[in-house]
Amino acid sequence: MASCILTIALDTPLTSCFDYRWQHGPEAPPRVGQLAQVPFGRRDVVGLIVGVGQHTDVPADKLKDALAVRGQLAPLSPQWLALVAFAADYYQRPLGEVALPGLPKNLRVLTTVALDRAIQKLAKADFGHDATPRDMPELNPAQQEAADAIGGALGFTPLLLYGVTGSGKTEVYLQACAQVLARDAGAQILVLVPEINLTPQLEGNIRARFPGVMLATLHSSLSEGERMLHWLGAHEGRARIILGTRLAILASLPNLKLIVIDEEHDPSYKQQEGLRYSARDLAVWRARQLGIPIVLGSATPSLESWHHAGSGRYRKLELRERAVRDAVLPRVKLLDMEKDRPKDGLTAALVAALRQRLERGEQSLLFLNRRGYAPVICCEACGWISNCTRCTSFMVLHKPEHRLRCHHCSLELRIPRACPDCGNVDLQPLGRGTQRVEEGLQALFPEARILRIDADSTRRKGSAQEAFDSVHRGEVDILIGTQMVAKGHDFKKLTLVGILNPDTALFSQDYRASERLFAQLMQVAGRAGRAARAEGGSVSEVLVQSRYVAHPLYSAVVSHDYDRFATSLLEERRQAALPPYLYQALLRAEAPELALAIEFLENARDCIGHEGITVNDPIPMTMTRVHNVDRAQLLVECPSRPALQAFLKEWLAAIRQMKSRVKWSLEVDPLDI
DNA sequence: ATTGCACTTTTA
DNA sequence: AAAAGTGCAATC
Repeated sequence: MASCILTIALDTPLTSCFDYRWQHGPEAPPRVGQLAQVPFGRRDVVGLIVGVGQHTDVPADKLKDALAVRGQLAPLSPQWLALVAFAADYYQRPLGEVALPGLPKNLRVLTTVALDRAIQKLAKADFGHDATPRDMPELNPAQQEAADAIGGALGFTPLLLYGVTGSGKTEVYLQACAQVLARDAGAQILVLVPEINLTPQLEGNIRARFPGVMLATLHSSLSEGERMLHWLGAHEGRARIILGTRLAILASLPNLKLIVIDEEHDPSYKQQEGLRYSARDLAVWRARQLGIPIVLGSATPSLESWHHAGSGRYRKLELRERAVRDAVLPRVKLLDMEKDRPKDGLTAALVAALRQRLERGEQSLLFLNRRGYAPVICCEACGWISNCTRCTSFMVLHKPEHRLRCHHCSLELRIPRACPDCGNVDLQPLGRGTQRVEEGLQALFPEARILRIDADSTRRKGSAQEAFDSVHRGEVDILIGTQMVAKGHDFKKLTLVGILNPDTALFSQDYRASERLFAQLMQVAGRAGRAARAEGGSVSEVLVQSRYVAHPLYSAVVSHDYDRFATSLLEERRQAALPPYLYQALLRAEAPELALAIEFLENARDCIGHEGITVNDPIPMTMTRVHNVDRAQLLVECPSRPALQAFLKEWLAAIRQMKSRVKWSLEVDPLDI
């Protein structure tokens, strides 16, 4: 009997790994990267073997035997282990807390039936061997140049594919994929999209183009069985194209040769809870580690990527024209709400444009990023307003449901008949959400077929798809929606986009708000005029209602000039010493009382010295209270990423030493401050 | 995180 | 006096 010591990473908040003894016969000892079942405390758990050796500092009376090794599964590669080790280190989390949640749940349970079943199923699956791609459309010269640049790139090559919506970025990805797959019989390609449900066409496109190739999807709405199967397909190298959301960046991809990130600026690449990683940043790291090309595609690149393209770190590929022949960029016009006072939220000019589309039998889309009927109701007699009792926010009026609803803690109340403070029965809705606009439109155009799409109208599973389908079938004249309608869908008969109330983002405290607003406006505007202009049909129009028509952001939107806008934003960021010229981390604390959270952050601030690092004062979060918990945060800044990293490591060790009972978390590279 | 253990406070 | 709540230490 031989024995060895296994060092195992477990999914716990503890920073260290744990050693176990493994007794074995003549067969080889387990290998790093395999999964092992071990006793931990009074339960059994599955962990990741990160070391195999002969020695341990753990006293013999504490050392336990590992129970089993998952021998059916090929070990995770050193490259994958390096990826999770990097992510754990960079985001200041224990290795096990990064590595294990990155694996399918069925690999982390004590039974192996699901794993064995998936292995069998995959062995039987046949994807054919006809890897000849089908129906590759002719590319325009700019597309061809981009596809060749990606397909022909050698070594680590980050490429920023900058092209307006409708310029045919997807076709460039597909043909670059075809080149890579043709060159390397075993190559794997990872394609990341912001939300898989918004791009159902992409999956279909890929399947149709590459009929002999196994495509695996990885996203949060897969069942555990599917997730296991698809993950395993990727891990065994059989899946050649892996299409997924941010969580797919942690997939095991032993033969990865190309990464594509579509809509790279999209905030959903940032995980907003647990391990708050940026899938885009990890993807770039992964590409560098493997020495492969990575494509970041967007019509409105993030300023981080724009900055890198400007400095030459990323190569910029530009698509200037819409790919569909005769499709032209929509004409963007500003409607001055100071001059043309809106009635029911709609200016006379917008109403006229809607009427014109109705007469021509064309579709219109109204975009308002605020669901519900009215964001707040108030009593005109005493000034009472519908505050949430658990949050620093308003209860939103939802008229069809006859409810007041808090969008932050989901508290629901019946609409009060009278003011709870003074008894006045005249409670007024203030402001306007999608429901109220829908109501106003119905009154204005009683004959029109109007459809509202927002989180409330699509609560049933599948109902969003149904709604979009009916728009595609031409059963809707006017579509009103929140950001749900902004992404992904090509509406072929749509010739008018109205944007109702974008101004709030202009003067936001959050310096990223304008960057996001621009991206969002371009994205919604891109819904119009995606098909070729019909004979005699109208040029698509985008009408933006604003009270600040002179704002430079809007001039840039009108001239479709992201170049100049992004470059000037970047210059502002440089002068104000903001990201990407500065690196940030955010320490958050939550407690039943604000003072406790602040006190914790003050102690944290003072618990070690911080030369060369800006450690700001703790401040309550903008939305201080959510679900009866008060939240505060402390911003740490440094122009040097390594210096910030080194500081954070020491700092977190000191904070853990404080043993405070306050709940806290650290976010590296926060998006929302 | 999760669990056990010692110790306090609540409660029937 | 059992049950429920609280603080603290340990997990190979």
